[in-house]
Amino acid sequence: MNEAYDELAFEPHEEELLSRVAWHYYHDGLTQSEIGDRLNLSRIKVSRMLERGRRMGLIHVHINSSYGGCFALEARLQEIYGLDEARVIPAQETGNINDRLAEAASQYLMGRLKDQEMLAVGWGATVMGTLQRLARTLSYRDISLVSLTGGVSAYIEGVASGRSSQNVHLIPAPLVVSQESIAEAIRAERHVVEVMSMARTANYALIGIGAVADEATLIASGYASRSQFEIFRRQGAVGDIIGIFYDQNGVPLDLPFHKMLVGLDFEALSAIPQVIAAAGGPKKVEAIRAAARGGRIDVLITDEPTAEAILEKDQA
Amino acid sequence: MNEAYDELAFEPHEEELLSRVAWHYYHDGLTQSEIGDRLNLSRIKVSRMLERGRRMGLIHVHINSSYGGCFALEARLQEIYGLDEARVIPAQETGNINDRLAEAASQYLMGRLKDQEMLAVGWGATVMGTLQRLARTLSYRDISLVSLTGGVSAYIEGVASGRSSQNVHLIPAPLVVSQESIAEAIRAERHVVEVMSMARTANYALIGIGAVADEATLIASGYASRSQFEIFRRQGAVGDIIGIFYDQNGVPLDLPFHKMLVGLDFEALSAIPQVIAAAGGPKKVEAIRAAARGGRIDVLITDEPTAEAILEKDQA
DNA sequence: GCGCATCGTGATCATATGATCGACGAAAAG
DNA sequence: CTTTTCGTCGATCATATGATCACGATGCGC
Repeated sequence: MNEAYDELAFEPHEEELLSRVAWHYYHDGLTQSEIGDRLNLSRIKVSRMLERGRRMGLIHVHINSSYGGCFALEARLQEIYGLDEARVIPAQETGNINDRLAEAASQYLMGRLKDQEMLAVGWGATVMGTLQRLARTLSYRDISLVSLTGGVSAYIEGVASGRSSQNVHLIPAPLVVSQESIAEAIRAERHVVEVMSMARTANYALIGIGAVADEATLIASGYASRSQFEIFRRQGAVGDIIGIFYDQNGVPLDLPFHKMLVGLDFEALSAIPQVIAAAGGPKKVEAIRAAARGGRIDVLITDEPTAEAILEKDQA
Repeated sequence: MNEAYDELAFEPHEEELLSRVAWHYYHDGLTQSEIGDRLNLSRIKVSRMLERGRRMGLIHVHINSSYGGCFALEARLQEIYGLDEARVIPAQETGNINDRLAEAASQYLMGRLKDQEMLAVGWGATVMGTLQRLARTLSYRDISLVSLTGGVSAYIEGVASGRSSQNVHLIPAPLVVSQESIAEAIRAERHVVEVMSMARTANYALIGIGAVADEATLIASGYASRSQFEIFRRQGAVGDIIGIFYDQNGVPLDLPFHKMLVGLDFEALSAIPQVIAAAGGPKKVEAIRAAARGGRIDVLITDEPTAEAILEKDQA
């Protein structure tokens, strides 16, 4: 009982003294020695009072920024899913969420990428936005780009424009073809084999996460149909990464669709040291959560409401 | 313009970084070096970011206590009125305000009084309460008590009971007598002269502040009448200290009543190194403010609403 | 009453922090 | 294009802080 009391409350006079010490320290900016002199306490006692005040919540530090609430979410995401790193950007009404995720992802990568490293990239709107923002940094730091799948030519070309394209390596094929046999043939092409084996040596992979929803970029760009998506969903698909659909535990499904893809598989992706996913939005909550649970990604960049929704599901 | 910008806002990315640094520092308890390692910043830069965040209000420290708001009032009281010290106790519905002031005053004095010093005491309910609480400390530390006026016997006796009374020196007379000639005669008494000159040597004086209101203790104890108070008020009196009434600037009035007092005058009171006043309540706002403005007191102990009211009047 | 455990205290020392300085680089002025 | 000025950066050093230790007081059980 005595311990509990000590942990939860102060004697009334002690609270006054503690508050006064904290006020001088944090508000007036006095040193602990100065406070001690003024209040007739030893410096060490002032130090201990401050520590006690902090531990007991009497002293509360508020970070007056929209980012404030995000860092707690990041810490929980990292802990629960064993991520190397999580980045959560604050909720905000204005502005396209993909743009803001792309901004965050590019800033993360700018801080990570060292000269002459290699970045493998997946597929999706957020990935494209990120690369656009990174363009200058990439050329300046002599970073190589390599694609993880087919179908990325269109936007990577734009990014690579204006600099020597010698260190941009694309899989010269669509993301999906119409028959398994064609996919096999393409994957056997010497140039394709070369790019894919180069992708396996990348230091980082930047990927998007797709939801199994009608708004998916895969459908919008004609690589898949709504009816296919409906079938995937019935088979337990909750999301896709580089065209590979997985269930709620992040385990890839056995779908005919996968056989028609031109790109790396999950095993090869996991072999890349750091897989960075940038994705957010209400439709993608389950897809992101499953990818994280399955250990498909090492770094997650998402937004605050999405992070909250993801964690809420794992509370129970 | 550039300066103004720097002072008021961050670049968006800088705010994120700054928030992150602050979060690690204050929330996670990491050292500046650890944060620097983690975010690829030099330690010194982390230090500067934190300082910047503090200066710009991004980092806000809240003291989660009812005392929180009081210290700002104390600082302003000290500054505006040139007090050595101000103590403001938090607003609270429960409990008698005089008791709480007496508690605060006794704690203040316990911290100040050194062994074998001498405390001169004035007149009033708060002073009495303070002395009761101090009784044990006084005898333990061999503190001498001396009265500033007559009329204190009743309650000082109680305080002094149980210990040798040799270092309690009272003016053996009422506070007020009925005629000027009698007052003069008493003041000329050898014993009275001795006690009064001893009072002048005290290290501290503890006094109350009276309002010019019908509830005043002076009226309740029969030393003055309501009609007298009405006259004092018409002459500009806003309060009294040890029976001496003063105007809104703290300047003593020239009243016949003062000639019938047995006790020290303002000049003698001011000569005491530290005059400590404990007083509070809505009726006393003007009395306290005038005393402070006139430099009648060195230390003020009051309550939060009273302090706010006093300062509000001096805002304009 | 006498150890024994526990807590609070201050002394001492290692570490964390922030002040100062000179150097560098970018932007503005010539 | 050169020069100047300003601001930023990190190195160095003085100071502030907190970890550890040993002591003395207090309370508890034997």
